[in-house]
Amino acid sequence: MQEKYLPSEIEHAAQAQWTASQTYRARDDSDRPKYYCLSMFPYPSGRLHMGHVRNYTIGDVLARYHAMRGFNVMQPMGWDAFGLPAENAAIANNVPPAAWTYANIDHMRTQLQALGFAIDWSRELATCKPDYYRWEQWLFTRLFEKGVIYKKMATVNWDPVDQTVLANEQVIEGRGWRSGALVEKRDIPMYFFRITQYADELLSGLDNLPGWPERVKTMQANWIGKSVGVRLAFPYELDGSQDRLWVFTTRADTLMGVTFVAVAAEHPLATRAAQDKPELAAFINECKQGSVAEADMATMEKKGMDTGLKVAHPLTGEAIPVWVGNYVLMSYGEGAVMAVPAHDERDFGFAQKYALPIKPVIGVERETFSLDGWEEWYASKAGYCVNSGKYDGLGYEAAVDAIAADLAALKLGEKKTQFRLRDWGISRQRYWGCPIPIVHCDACGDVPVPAEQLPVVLPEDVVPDGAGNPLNRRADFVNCTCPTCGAPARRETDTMDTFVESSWYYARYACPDFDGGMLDARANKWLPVDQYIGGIEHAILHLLYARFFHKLMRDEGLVASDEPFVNLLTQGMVIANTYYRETPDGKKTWFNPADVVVDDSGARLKADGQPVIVGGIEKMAKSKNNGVDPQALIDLYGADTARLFTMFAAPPEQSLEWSDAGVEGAHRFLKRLWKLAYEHVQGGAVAAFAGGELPDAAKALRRQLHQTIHKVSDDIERRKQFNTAIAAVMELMNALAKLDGADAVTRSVRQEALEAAVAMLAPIVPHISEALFAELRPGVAMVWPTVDEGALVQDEIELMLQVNGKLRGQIRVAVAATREAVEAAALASEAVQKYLDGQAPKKVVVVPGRLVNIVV
RNA sequence: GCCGGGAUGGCGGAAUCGGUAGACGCAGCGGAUUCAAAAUCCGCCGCUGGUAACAGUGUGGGGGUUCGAGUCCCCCUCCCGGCACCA
Repeated sequence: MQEKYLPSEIEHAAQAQWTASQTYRARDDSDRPKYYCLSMFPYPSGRLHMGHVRNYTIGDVLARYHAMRGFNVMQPMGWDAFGLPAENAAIANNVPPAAWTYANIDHMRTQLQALGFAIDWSRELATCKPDYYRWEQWLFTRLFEKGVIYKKMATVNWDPVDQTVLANEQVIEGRGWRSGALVEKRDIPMYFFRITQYADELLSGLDNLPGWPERVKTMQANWIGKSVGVRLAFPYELDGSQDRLWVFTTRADTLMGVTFVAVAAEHPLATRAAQDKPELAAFINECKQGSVAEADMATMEKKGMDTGLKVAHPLTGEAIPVWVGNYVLMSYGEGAVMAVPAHDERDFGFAQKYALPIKPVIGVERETFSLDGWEEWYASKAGYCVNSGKYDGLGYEAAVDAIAADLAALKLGEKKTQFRLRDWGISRQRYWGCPIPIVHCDACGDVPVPAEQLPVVLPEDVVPDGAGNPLNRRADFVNCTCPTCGAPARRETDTMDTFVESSWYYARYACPDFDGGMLDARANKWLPVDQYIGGIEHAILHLLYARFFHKLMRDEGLVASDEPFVNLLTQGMVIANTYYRETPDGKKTWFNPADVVVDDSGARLKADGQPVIVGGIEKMAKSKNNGVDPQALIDLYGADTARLFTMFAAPPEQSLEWSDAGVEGAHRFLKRLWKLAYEHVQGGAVAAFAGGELPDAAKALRRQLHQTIHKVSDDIERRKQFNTAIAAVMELMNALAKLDGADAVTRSVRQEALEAAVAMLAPIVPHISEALFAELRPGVAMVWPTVDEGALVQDEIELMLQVNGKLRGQIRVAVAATREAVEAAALASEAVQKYLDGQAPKKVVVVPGRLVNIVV
């Protein structure tokens, strides 16, 4: 055995051996129980960052633990390879996104392999390869024919200078990231998945996911946002014809308090009114500036303008003015809202600003309405109707029922369940994505590409320039014939949202080589995924889309289960400071934390010593260049230290501000472990302790050993809290280092403890563990250690003594002592007597096995 | 703005079901070893007062429930994530 711990040597040897013997190949035909352990696949941005290391180490610990427990484990890996950063890199470096992406994949695969993850690389896939996306196109055509996918207009960010659609990320303070031009909203046709058809099932299905974190289920439920309300109409007459303005409200009980209605700038009524009113046309134009992001819409100043039009109140017939509001979203609900300033905060602010009437119609006992105190009760459903004619005195539910019934009788409304969730628009005016398999024919319309003509292959030699979708300029791609009539036709050049690819990759891993269809029978052998691991930032969008897609595939007969992921672990983000400099035209250049020094005088760039601006702590991301590269860590200390430190730094669900202070300690621990094993092995072979009498010190160590096995198993399997598992093994090793004695029986306990400790660390630090176990037990396979209940038995325990809840001492009592005996021993103790001062205690609380609290 | 989460020593964190606050590790300090340094080993280490024993105090801030609160309830501050075209 080597005296020194040489990580690079043992890690290379172990990895070479794993590759040679295909150790981590998942068997499709095994009769052992399956464990499908999946980590969210990475976007191939160039290099791994610490967030990846954290994610994939968590997955690897769980995969390796279950393998040691006898499961047939599948842990695959692939690449979420389409996306915007490749186009940005193309623009910056004049390389095709395909070449850039493939080079990144090669580099990152090497990095992942150097970390020693137990991945079945034979199942590797990349979403940008035609043999993957052809099946996505195939499903698209099926769903299009079924009507689950349809086409409608939708609003996007438009850069009028670059003549291109911008992602929300590319809109910075209302301006295009490259041109600096004011961004406008523009309506274009897009394809949509009818996810709202599945809203109820996506919501109720959350109840069948006990293995998901509550916070994720709450976020998804709120996102879907089921609300029961009333859809109702305000009749009006315009240009000689009768029409109705529809709105949706969850507060129909306040209908009598409506003092105006507000419509979106894009609403037909607004467009019509603007024809006669130039200042309104100008205002509508102003509303079209800015991004479509909801956060921007919600934080901007609320503005409006009177259209001059009036609609009739559906119950009273009173004339109600119609306003255009920049905060009303055309894409949500009816594109119009009724406004009740007395009982809605936003309406109240709007009414105050434009001096619109405020009419309170909800009363609360012992409260009279005043503008000062309105916040306390404006939204309360606990009040009753006032100033509401025949509805006076009714509570929330009774009022809604009565008003809905009256509206229904007038055919001006009905109760309706509405979802906040909107249909999923998937058209992207981008090159580097999966082509939408549609052909536009003048005679036949939008024709889905027949299965035998799939895939529609994306040309890989294109270099985008930031001005529109370059596919539009590729005649060889665009020009085609109509599959139905054979006439010359145009191919759709929009590509799909990359969330589509990431919504079904987990299923394709079961059968990545199948070329006869999207999935084969192996999918149902492996699905659902037993453990899914990924960042909390995916709590809503990705995880909701994947759940939706699973149901789509189920309804196509491709999978048998209802939900894709049984257990979900949402890893906290690895966050780091961001640093930037601003050019005179307001553009930001971001600097990596590794290139910046921070001291009392502020932050400066290492390269030129000049100051940089501190941009705040954010998740590691390519766009802000704050990802910390783990390679230096691996080069310096080895993969095991990087893995150990990442798992030791914080529990997995907690966000972690990156700092490598402390990594030395993780490395020191591995060196100490190696030294302990080395010194023991030098003493000659000895069998692990198998029974018999032990000296007290060895007995105490064995007790600690088996307590540790119990704790570590629980920490990994149930709690998924690896930092405390590692701490427990560290404590055990500290105790083992202090255990003296070279006699056979003590050495046998030491053998037992070392074997178990090395096995318990194996999921976390697999290379050193395999090397050490091979020295401790040559030729024997490492298995997870089992708890010897007999070793845990104790005769006496220590109880804490409290007086009035304050700690005042301890007593030792027999484990079997009765409550009365414990109470008597506590009262008799010196520590308690001192505080009792001769008086009788008011109360004595005994918590068995823990403490005695005496109240005086 | 809305939804979800978080805040504990100089630092990362522990305390699993309301019961010893600070496990484990980092940094720091003292010592051993060494010609010296690195490495290693031993010890100390929340704050205040005290030579000490010990006492008081302490889990972002304010209030409450309880024999007992880091943990439960109410209010507030700040930080992180998401907000539908970053992935």
